[in-house]
Amino acid sequence: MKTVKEGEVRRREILVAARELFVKKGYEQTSVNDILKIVDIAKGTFYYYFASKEEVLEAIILDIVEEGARRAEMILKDKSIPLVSRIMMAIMAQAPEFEGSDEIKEELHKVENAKLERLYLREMLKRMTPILQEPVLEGVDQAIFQMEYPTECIESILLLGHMMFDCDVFEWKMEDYPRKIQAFLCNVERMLGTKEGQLKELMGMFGQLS
Amino acid sequence: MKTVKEGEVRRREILVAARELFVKKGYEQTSVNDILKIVDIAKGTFYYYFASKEEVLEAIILDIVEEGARRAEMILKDKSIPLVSRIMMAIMAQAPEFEGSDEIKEELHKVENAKLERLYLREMLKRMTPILQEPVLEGVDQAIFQMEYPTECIESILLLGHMMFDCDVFEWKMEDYPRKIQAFLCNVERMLGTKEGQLKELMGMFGQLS
DNA sequence: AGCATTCTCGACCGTCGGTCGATAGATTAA
DNA sequence: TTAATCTATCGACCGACGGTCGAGAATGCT
Repeated sequence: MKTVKEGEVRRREILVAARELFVKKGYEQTSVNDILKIVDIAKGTFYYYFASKEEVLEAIILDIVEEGARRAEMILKDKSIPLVSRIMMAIMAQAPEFEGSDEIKEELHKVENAKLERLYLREMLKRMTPILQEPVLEGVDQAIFQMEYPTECIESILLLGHMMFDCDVFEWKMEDYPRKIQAFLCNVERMLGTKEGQLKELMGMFGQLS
Repeated sequence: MKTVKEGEVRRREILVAARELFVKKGYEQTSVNDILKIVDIAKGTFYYYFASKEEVLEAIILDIVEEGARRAEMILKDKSIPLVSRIMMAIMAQAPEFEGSDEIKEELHKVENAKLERLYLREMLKRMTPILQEPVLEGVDQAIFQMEYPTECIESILLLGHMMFDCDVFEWKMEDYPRKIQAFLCNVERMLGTKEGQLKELMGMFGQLS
């Protein structure tokens, strides 16, 4: 049977179904046929909207990065929170797992998703670095921070945060996390050149992540 | 034609050919048939030695990590070099590109190799963290370094070094590198809690990498 | 109504990773 | 010398995959 829908609608349907599958089963483990079955379309229709399976992945990643960027911008606007904390919260808000259920959280960052991960990281860095530039430079101006290479510092912090908490490159056990988080906060403060210990209060928020 | 060889010899042949192909064309882009053509064996022979294409990848990665670990241990033994420099050099010596030609260098860390990259990173961290533990703790003892979380600090530095110079997640241009390297050295010194500026002399060595 | 455009279909294609039974060559036992 | 055994090799074959394509249905426009 043939059900016709407006282009953009169908496109979104494919994107939604594919995202759920990629996250649940992994990109490589998800076949185009799996997506077709869920959206209930034929192969030709899929390839009418996307040139390849990978193009779908890229579109999804851009969506995820964009959502994270919006959360970050929202957080950074809130001048009632101390600058350091605001910056840390914006970084924490990138973790895509925050939007998903616990099950998704567990499945998302396996080795099988190396490609998704890698593309995500690149796009996230590209999008987030400029967003964090402003508040960090503000901190430098106010002499809260002290650093010679602000851009590179932001990149490193974003990278570290992502690798430590969104991937499982270090195969940490549950009980390791509190210590790892403390160490991360400590390193971030050092890189920013701010006085140490201010971020301890943020532990609770990170705690939910483990 | 059937040419019989001793098991271990054939195994190495496959490993060598596969490694070159994975590095040159990327893991996913290399088919088992490509490997067969080079080693000049039939499919059955390949699967007599390895259970899957991925098992070959894992064996190769363990080799690469082991080679890096040996280089690191060699460097760390040389007490004539200042401790900080020795540690940095051991980390730099991990970059697998150092063993290959310039061509290989360019091809190695593309998105297509996300899986290789990811597995490498995990194994490298597992192998290198204990190796660096000793000299870093020595530095802490001698009050050259000052840090609360030595293990985590090493992990972070290894991670940063790898991501910044072995991958191309940041799409840096050639001319960006000197600055990025300076920034990296600066961040490393801060994380180690050592006095800044000691590592500037190492720039030349990093220079070759760009 | 006629026509063009947009959207959908599914049969088909080449390639891939992986399987398996047959068998050749080397090794051992008689 | 021969028979039995073991190890290494072969390549036809398999199902699944990502992707192509021409036919045609639904829709919108004149």
